[in-house]
Amino acid sequence: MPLLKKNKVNKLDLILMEAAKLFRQKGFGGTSMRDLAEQVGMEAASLYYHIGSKEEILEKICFDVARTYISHLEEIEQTNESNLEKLKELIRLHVRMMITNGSEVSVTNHDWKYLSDEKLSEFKELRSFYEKRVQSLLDQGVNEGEFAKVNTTIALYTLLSSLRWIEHWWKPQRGISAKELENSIITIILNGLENK
Amino acid sequence: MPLLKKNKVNKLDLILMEAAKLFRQKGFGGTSMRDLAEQVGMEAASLYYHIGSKEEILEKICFDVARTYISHLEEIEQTNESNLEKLKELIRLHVRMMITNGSEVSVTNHDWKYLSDEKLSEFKELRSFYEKRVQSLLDQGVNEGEFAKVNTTIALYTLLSSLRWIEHWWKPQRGISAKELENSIITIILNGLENK
DNA sequence: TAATCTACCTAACGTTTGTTAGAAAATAAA
DNA sequence: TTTATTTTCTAACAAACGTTAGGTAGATTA
Repeated sequence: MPLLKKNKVNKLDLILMEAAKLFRQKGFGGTSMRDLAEQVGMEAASLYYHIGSKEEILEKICFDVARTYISHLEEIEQTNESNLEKLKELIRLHVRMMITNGSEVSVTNHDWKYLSDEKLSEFKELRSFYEKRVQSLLDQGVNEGEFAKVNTTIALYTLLSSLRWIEHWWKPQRGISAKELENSIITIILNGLENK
Repeated sequence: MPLLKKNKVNKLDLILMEAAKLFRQKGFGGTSMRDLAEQVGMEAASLYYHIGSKEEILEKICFDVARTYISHLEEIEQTNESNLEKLKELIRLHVRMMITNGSEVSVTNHDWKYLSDEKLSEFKELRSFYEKRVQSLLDQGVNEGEFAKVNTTIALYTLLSSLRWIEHWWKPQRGISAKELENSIITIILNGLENK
């Protein structure tokens, strides 16, 4: 019984994994169930033993990623570190998410607009929840003098956006470790590009 | 004759404009020719009097945007300003492009993967051409001591990526001018978030 | 006025799409 | 070995897709 369930879960996970890879490559709209079936090694109709619909796959991917980000953010919030240290940890979180779950993150960032109306608004809520908490981290940092006096809305989106290229760029072959990447990015974001 | 031609061009422009809006909203794969036709105010088949195919619309949008970025970059390169000033001007370029051509830029950034193989590689070449020139701007700035000693590949993508949220966020109603936005972003990118 | 051209229409085409029904094969339980 | 269960298959569906063919109304030109 436990083995059975595990087996079932594994096939589903495989489907979700291959779907994420394909969606990232060709987009949700550009990927057919037959494409996905071929990648997984079964017929298109057989996929429906494991999943309910194509959109359900997208939902699972998007909400999994969203929830993972949020739960890690909450961990960071609950530490006793300074706001500066929390921000660094947040940057590390984003870098690592993109390195270890690149396809899923990429799909979440780009194909969420294909969610159905209901799920779409649910997703947007999660995202705005996340953004609000990050912004309040920035607000606190500014108020306590750790961060420069900036417009925290603009800083929020500049920050989050600045981390999103990694999903397209990072490959193991480039020979740059997560640690190096994190540190370089942290330096750039905290110190800026100008030489002073 | 001139009026005629102008009239024709205008309808084509309208189609491209409405297509960009729809693609941005629902994605290239999520937008049908019938959707577009309705938005433009004609039947789907009638669109083909003005355009050759759905993909041709996407091509026109993507390559127009790409070429606009490149030609403006070349203008910036040819000035006699410092590298720092050139970088600022580049940031202003990106902000303004997203404010004045938000839909087109958004589509170019997200739906280029729906281009056909041939056009896809052509597009990637343009993009990498652009990135190389921006990186060499950063390289020069670092060498001449204007910019901090950073990994310019990482800086390049962090920079370009950090500007991309504007396409999703900026609306006239928010009551923030292009100028304000440019200045805030320039400050954040050049000085960093940390208070020193 | 007749002829031409522009810009749209209706109708339909062949494909591809996501998905369902039901049979068959593989695996596990008795 | 028989029975039950899980997993995949083949076949097919209706709907939606991008696109083509051919016709038509209105404007422009001769």
